[in-house]
Amino acid sequence: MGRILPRDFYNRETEIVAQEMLGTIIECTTPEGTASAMIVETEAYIGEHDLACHAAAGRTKRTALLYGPPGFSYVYFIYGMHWCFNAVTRAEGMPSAVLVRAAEPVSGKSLMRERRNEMPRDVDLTNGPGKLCEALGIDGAMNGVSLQKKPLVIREGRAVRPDEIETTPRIGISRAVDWPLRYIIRGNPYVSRFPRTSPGKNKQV
DNA sequence: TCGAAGATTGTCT
DNA sequence: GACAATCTTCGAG
Repeated sequence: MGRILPRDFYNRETEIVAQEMLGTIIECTTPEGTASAMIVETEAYIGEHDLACHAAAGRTKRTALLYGPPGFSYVYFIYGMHWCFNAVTRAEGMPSAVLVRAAEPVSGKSLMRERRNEMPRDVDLTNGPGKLCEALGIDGAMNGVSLQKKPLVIREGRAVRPDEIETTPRIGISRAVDWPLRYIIRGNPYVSRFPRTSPGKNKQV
């Protein structure tokens, strides 16, 4: 098993952290057991000037974590039914985070499948931020916990070469839609959505 | 206290 | 592709 990523890993430019989190292993332990997956898709949310970032609304009860120290989780509930997992980055006072959007199951696959309503295909277990959290068992109880110890840790995984990383605009947001802050492992079948290839349209399919 | 919007997903056409 | 399900958060009244 790879070593746990140190606190300093997260205390850097959010775009760098987002790219280097590709290929790392997120591992979540609950009373039901442990499940882990290799991260293949991330997005950077980089502060109050980033209108798609929750911190654009300023410091509130909800966003207080983003202003805290790096290396902690930021888990929020969206659309009344899904959890999204982020890793808080940068030094204190810089409200930014990396959203983990998709991963490739590594261990605890049967547990993930059970949580995910017996989805037959592996790719449907973790190819989206809400699915990923459901499969790994991440919920509000994991909000604000350290990523250096159980129940939630991120470990070194496989090395990802720079030419394997593809950069695209972020998904599912309505502001700052053109900012190229989404990073995926090129060609990995577990990413949530593939970049559009046909020119002309500005919408993801 | 109320209303609107949201870093999504699954199902139907 | 389009849309409903569902509820927390936040700002306005």
